[in-house]
Amino acid sequence: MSKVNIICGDCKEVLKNFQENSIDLIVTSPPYADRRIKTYGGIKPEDYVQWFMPVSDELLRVLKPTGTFILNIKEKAENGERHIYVIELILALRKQGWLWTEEFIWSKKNCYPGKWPNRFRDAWERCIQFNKSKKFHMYQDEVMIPVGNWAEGRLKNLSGTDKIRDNSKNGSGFGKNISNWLDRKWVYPSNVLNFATVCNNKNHSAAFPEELPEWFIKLFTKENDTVLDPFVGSGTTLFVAKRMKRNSIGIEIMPEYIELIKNKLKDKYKKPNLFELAIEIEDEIVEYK
Amino acid sequence: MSKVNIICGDCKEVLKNFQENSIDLIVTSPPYADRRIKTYGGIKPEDYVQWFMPVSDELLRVLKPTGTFILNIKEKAENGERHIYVIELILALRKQGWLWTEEFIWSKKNCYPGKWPNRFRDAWERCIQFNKSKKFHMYQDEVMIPVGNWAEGRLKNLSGTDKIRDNSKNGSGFGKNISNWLDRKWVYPSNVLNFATVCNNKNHSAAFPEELPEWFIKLFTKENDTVLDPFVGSGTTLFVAKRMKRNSIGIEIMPEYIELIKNKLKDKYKKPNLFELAIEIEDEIVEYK
DNA sequence: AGCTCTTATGAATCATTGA
DNA sequence: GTCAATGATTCATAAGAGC
Repeated sequence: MSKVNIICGDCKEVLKNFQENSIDLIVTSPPYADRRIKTYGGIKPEDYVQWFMPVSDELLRVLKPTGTFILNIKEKAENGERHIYVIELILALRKQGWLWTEEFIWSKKNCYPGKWPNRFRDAWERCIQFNKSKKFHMYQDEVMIPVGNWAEGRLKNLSGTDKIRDNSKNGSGFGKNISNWLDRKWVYPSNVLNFATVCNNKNHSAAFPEELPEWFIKLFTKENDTVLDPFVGSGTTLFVAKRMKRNSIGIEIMPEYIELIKNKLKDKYKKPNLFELAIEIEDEIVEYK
Repeated sequence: MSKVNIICGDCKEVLKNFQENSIDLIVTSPPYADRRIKTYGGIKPEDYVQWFMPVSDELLRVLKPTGTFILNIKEKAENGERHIYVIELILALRKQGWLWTEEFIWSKKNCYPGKWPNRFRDAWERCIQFNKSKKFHMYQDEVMIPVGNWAEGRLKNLSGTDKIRDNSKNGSGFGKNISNWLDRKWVYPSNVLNFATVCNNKNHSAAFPEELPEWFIKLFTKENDTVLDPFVGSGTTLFVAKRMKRNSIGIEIMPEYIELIKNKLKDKYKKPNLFELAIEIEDEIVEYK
């Protein structure tokens, strides 16, 4: 049975007690600069990289060499300009030893239109992929999508050039063999993710939709692997991981959030007519100075 | 009558002859690092920022204080990692005096195919907005979209397999608040642009589709304003600007492209039964050492 | 003309095989 | 050894062919 571990504390301290090379996937949405001021005291944009480095240093230590770190973040706009702390963070993480493998775009589909005098509604966030080594696990078949409608018409009749590898005439090096596509039902997705935003903010600040951690958990882990969210907030990553039979660890500095997560887990996994839980929840409070 | 000015030469030299504060919009897609090797010699990723700085220095000079600079670019992936020259370029441009106002995402419906052990297809490019001052012209009403398109744009094409392909909530999340928008005819777009790439089954492919410069020309200029593309390539920016009654200047180092553009313009604006053109084309070749 | 059907095309990246 | 060539993957769009 997969285990859920909830730890109350500051992740850069809590993580020091973790074993190195023990985590398969880190997926998190850290407090953005100047956001969630109440919960993290509001990190100033210019201090953001400095604030994050001790955390990512521990993350680098606890991640398995085959593991992946997904950072969901977006720079704010202030006084007419986009802040640069996110791109500075990418550079700093590389210097720290991380490989910058890819940047996925989370395109938010159902936000309401809106605008300011100098900009439109911000409808996308970065999901930046970092790795410890070039040989990381990626289970691409798990996130395949149905092939597009084009295949139906295109594959009805194959011409001569469709049956062999036909190289592009202009020397771009692009070639294809259309006959490879007969009976193909599933294709791989791209690096743009279309998920709706979660609109019902009840007791917690910014959260990502379940699809977001779900997609990355599918792609980068298998059952009984361990997923870590060092800024777990309202616990989305934990609920998704549990449903997908992955072990999970969530760290959160605010005790109220911890209580919220525990209550939600208990609600969800309570056995009927019993006081026991159909789930194993570890939880601890780590003291730190 | 709007004027089209085509100049053959290296833009960092050509631009020196331009008056300062004379351009309303710069929209361009410079050669990406290691791409277009045949035409531009392929700038090495590690030299890219250095190569670009003298150009952007001139661009900063010729742009009006109320003007905007849109840079369409995407970093390549190599040996498992994304290159950092684009984000280093953003930092360098800021140091040069540019304001980094916004980053639009061009999400490509029909991106280049590809799937590798460590990554999926790259389906997006950056359109980075820089300004000279915080008081730039932005005609937001010009790019409004019908509310139908907005609602349907996010919900249409989602029948059948597309529902799964999109992972869309498909209508949920539109709850009660959608009624606020129903009686409005037009709404503002977001900072995610969905355009298909251009492909001809002939030669001469354009770097970006017409929709891309069209959208930014609408948003940042009015009739008789002047649009500049310092890497004009096959001329897309010029044709769009002409159609939209904006003056335009295109600079291109390759004489073949210049000829191509001139021929296309002549074809398009030839008066029937006359040798005259219904268009004023200036063109010059700027010699430089 | 105008419609439908067919086919070529693309700012790509990585592993493998061959020279 | 290194360096070059090859194969795999995708789908919207436009040109061309056919009627």
